[in-house]
Amino acid sequence: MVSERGLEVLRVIVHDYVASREPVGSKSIVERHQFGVSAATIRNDMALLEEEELIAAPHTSSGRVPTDKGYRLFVNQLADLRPLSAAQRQAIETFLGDSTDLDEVLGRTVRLLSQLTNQVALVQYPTFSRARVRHVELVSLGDGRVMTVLITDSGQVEQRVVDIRTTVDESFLSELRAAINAVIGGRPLGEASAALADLPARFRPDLAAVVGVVVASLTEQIAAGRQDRLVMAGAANLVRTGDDFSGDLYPVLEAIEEQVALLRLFGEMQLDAVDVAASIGRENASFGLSQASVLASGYSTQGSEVARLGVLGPMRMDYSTNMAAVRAVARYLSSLLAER
Amino acid sequence: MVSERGLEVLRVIVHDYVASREPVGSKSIVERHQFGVSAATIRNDMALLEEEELIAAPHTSSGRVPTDKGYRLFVNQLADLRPLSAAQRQAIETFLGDSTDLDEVLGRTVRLLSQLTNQVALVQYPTFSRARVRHVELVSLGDGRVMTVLITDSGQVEQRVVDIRTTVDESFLSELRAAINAVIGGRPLGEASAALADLPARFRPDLAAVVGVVVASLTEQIAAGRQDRLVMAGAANLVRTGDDFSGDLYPVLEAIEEQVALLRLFGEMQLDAVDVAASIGRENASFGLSQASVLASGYSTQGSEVARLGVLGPMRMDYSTNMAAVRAVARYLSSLLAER
DNA sequence: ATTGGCAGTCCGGCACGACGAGTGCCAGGC
DNA sequence: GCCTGGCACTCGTCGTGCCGGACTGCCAAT
Repeated sequence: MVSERGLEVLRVIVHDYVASREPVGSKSIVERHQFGVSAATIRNDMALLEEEELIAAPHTSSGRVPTDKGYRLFVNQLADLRPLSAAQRQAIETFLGDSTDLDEVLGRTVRLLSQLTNQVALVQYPTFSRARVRHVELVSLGDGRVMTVLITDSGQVEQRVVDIRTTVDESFLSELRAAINAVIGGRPLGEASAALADLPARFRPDLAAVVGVVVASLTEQIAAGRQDRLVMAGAANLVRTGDDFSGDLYPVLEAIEEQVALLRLFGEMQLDAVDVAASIGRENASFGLSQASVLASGYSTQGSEVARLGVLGPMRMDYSTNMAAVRAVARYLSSLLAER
Repeated sequence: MVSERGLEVLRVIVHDYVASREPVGSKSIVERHQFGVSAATIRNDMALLEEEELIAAPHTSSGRVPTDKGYRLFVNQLADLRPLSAAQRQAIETFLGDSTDLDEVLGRTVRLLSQLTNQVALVQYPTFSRARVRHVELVSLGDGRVMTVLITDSGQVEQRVVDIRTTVDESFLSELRAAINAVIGGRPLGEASAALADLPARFRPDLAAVVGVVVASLTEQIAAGRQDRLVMAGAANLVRTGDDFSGDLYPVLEAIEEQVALLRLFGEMQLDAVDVAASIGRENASFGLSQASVLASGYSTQGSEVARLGVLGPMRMDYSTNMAAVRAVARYLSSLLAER
């Protein structure tokens, strides 16, 4: 069983190792922190910690380094996050100040988060499926081609060009536009496809084919829009972190570019909109990120729906500060999106 | 003056160094290539090459390595690019097969190019300013807010939400839409802003303010749209290339993320739509990329306008193959975009 | 102009030893 | 029962010296 002081020792080991990047020994602990006991006593505690696999020695008789499990316990113990500095709060305000476009807001958010934490920042686009259709627009492009634009109440816009192979007049387009909006306007995307299914049958046979093509395109568009997307910033920070990724940051860069793995990871982390969750080291093994840690939190757009944002970095990172930054940015983003 | 054989020697030095990543010496040259002369002769040629600063020795009495100048001469000599393999041509066809959306096409293109070359691939969005306005759409979102959608003939779509603070009815919106399209429909973006300027004055005074807000938003949108954008893929290849960036690939990753530097670089490279240009090593110094080389070519969208695409990698790359890949992809992309 | 030979230079790897940091353990003190 | 000081031991690191290998540069001969 690990004693109370043992936990304190773990805490300072994590802290010092994060700061110095070097294995920390019993002697340096007693001289850098007031423990009121001797180095030998600390050594005993460290022996226990090692037994519990919370810390490990890179080689016999050298300082100790936290294991994934150690970081995990450290993070769990982390009751109150270090609040941000005034300058940082300021930065959030000015950086996200006023923006209208969703793309713009998320783009700024991800850059901000990356700057605050000096890590790779990730922001997921609001998941589409719970959003509602606000409007569907049809625009004739000439040459028998029509552009369909799908606008949701979360402010997202998806457009697509569909080839209908015949020319249609503007009045038919208006009619079709009205019909489509009547059927799916205001409905959640999840239900929209089904609702569209019987639309072609309501038109004259010679037009049904065209309607069918447009509906098929919209259906596809809805499905495609539901695929989650991710914006990312700060990849350069990965290499700046020194040799934390022990030479093979290839899988990390790959995962970032793939996005799929990261989205799955975001999905599997248990998140509500208030807390910041962490996934540490081997907990990410199935995503090829067993050297990395991911901190994430949810943020809410207008409705109750929740998307995610967070940072990715080496296990050896400043969890306290970074989790505080993630939380602050998530909250600010939520409030910003709520008032739109 | 460098002899004919001297140039040949430079060629094999570049080739062997690219392949083996090791400085190449006179002895290994004569045994790997049929020169019909002895190593000592090659050494004399190499001394000349070194005098011209086309090659350099990392340390006294070791093999030679091409300098930027050497690569440059090598590339200039490169008359005929190595044609792509059948498999590669196949890959281009299937990868870019059928796609409608511009985003989709460029996304696939950049991934393809990255795979073909094993380098970081970059594709610039078609520059907007020469594109023409195809259609402007106004969509009421309720709550006194209107979404403006700008569609160009290059297939790009930019949307933006504008807060008009009053409720307007659909008929006014139709009227405004018609007026806007009448004024700027079919005109190049460069002229559109000016053409819009006197639009508010043509409406009833109580509506002019609203028109003014919408027009201002559109003007901004046009300006924002003209900012060039870049899509990128294959950043993971940077680290895979070994230690070519001698530990400091931070500036490279940074430049990739910033985009601005790369766009400037693309802009400064002299490109027409047929040839592939190269910018090597210190030629990129002002962009923080003095360790890297960039290969780029132009591609054309419908009109005559030209955007750019290319790859970025270490100086030590296979110029012949990669330039062929860039050229092939640029050509295929041009033809694909022409037939839309 | 080309060649073979030879001396000189430098890198990389390896073994060796000194040093220092840190541990584990034990006997003794509170 | 917990803490402490001391001591032996283990390793990693760093500097040194040494050797082999791979080149080059130069020169005299062809």
